Amino acid sequence: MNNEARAKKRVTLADVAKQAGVSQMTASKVMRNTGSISEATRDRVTAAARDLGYVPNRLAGSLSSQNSDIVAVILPSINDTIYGDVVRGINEVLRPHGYMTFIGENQFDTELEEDIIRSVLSLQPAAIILTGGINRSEAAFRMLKNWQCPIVQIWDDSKSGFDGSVSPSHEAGGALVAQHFVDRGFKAPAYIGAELSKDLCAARRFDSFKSKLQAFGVVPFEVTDEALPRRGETGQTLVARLMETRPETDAIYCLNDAIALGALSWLHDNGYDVPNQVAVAGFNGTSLLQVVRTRLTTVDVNRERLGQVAAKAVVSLLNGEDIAEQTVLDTQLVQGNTT
Amino acid sequence: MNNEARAKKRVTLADVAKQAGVSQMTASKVMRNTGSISEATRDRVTAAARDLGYVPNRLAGSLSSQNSDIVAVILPSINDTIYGDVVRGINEVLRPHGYMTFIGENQFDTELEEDIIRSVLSLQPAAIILTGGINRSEAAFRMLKNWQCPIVQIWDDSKSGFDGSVSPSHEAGGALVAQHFVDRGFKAPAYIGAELSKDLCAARRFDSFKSKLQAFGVVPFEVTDEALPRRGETGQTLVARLMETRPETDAIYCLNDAIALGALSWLHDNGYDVPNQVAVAGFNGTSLLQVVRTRLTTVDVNRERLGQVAAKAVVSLLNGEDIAEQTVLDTQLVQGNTT
DNA sequence: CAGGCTAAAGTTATCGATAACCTAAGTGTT
DNA sequence: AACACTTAGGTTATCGATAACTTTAGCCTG
Repeated sequence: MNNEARAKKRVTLADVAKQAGVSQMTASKVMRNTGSISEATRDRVTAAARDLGYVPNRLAGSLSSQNSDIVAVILPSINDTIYGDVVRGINEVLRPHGYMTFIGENQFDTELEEDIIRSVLSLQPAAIILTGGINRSEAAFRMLKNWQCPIVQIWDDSKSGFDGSVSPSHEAGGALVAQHFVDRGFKAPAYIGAELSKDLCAARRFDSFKSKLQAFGVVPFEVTDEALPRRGETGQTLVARLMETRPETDAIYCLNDAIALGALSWLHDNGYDVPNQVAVAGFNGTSLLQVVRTRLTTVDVNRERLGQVAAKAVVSLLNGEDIAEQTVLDTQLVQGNTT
Repeated sequence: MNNEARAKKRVTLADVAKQAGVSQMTASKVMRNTGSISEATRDRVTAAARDLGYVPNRLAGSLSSQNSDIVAVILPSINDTIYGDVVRGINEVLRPHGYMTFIGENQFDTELEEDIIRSVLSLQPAAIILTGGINRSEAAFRMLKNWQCPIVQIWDDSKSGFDGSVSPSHEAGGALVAQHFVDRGFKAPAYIGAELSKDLCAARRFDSFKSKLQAFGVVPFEVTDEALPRRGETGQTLVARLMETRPETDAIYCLNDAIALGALSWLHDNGYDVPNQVAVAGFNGTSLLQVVRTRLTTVDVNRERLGQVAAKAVVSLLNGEDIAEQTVLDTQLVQGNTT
């Protein structure tokens, strides 16, 4: 073997062992801090590992030991700020326990999710945290159910069928806004949303909003569009349609905060007085909203805590402890200056 | 082996092969679409795989074939909206090529980054995309340099020492704002920022801003704080300090858009007229800003494109093609209604 | 000082898949 | 009919680490 070939080869445990003058197994024990090893040997091995720049090959390690420290997290989109907070919460809890998080995005797409799940399972994760409220394929569900690892579903508060579930109550979310609209005496409320057939949790909030209003004898007007993305610009489009079709609208509940912001900007640009002429409410409590001078009325979900609770559930399950099958986190209406 | 034990065991390629009545190698070839396989055999194997719910074990596969389809992406924080866009861009390009992205967060922390890098390398990724502009430890740098896989650095436009680099020009970013301030005739410009010792790119923008102004004989006032986080709330705190210390300030350049938004909200709450009394500019072109009624003047970076370009570079490298050592993406000043 | 015990190491088989090579049967060519 | 070639499939060794077990030497105890 010439120098060039040797240079290309990665340093393995065998190299470390040879350099330290011990068996591979001893080196392995030193790296993992198990077994009984004399201090002198331990030092020789760690020194050798450092000298050679040894980085363990976890593929081999996990394959052999049949356990992994990867926790897979499957989200609709990392781009959505709400999940950023969730992931932060998850990491805060998981990292100190030595787990790494692997994130997959499903873009609310059924087929893509099945694909992602297959990819993620193929990495043999220790546990899985997955976002619900998506149309999951039967095949994907079965694959997960048959997989022998802890699975916790988040965000979705309907019964999950997995080991645990951590979420806000979407029903409460919708109802809170309905109640608020009634309390403030709005007569012609409306709802705007997009892709409701994909985002089942948003659909649940909407349903709850509707039925709560109906209990007060009010039927909200609705403008939804399955083809538009769940982004701020869509809020502008939808609210434009809404106000054109039904100018007397005096309160608008929006699918989420991003859409609410879009709606607000359109209303402002078109000379509407918010909240005196039209009120606006959203869902999520996105952090940016706390510093922008328009303080959107919204239903606040503590997303970081949601991540923490889910991660703690995972850790408990991995330690063989029992967990609550379902945890529903508090949600509360935060009144800003838009209603 | 009783039923219970069998139920716990995961389905392996050997099981699929047995069920299909072929050798393991043949089954493997079918799963990977290589080798020459008769249609009949192919069908039997795929049917068996489907029936048994076979999910390949990629740890074993990668270990054996010595290649992986994981591309590791190391970011300061997923929570920061700017990286969400970058990741989206990366995924858009990488997924069609069959690569999965693995995201690690370093929180701008030197030691944590070293840890994360070690963890990530231990998964034997096919390639690495890492964010620069952080104080990287010598050990981490060496580990990466010695690793035999394509590495592309993003966000940081200083020379990286890796295979490629894709970034905006931070120097241009700072200079653009300085020029803009001069053009608009501001006499008492200031800068606010936090954690500049950690975020080296922000520091570079600031330096460039300063020296460009100095070329016009203006010395900006500065309020920075190493202890505060790079968030919106910090913008409020810093601008409060700034206006108290130097009330005649007529233009403020902020470390990023989040801090700029915080500054804006404080200024508004405290009765300042933006932009007539004080102007505000940021850096990034965060998407939310496009729909909020305050349109922040900012330097726009196409983050999704940045991700795409970096991912394309990775794909090229993985295909053995050469790439440009450094790609500097266009940045431009987008004037909103705050300056 | 034999038997039992512990500490510190080493041996062997294995995880699940694949690279590299090999075999056997069928095809075509001259 | 003999040879080269292709097609479909199988055999064997290996990736890097670890579980489970074994060995060896030193030590204590009665």
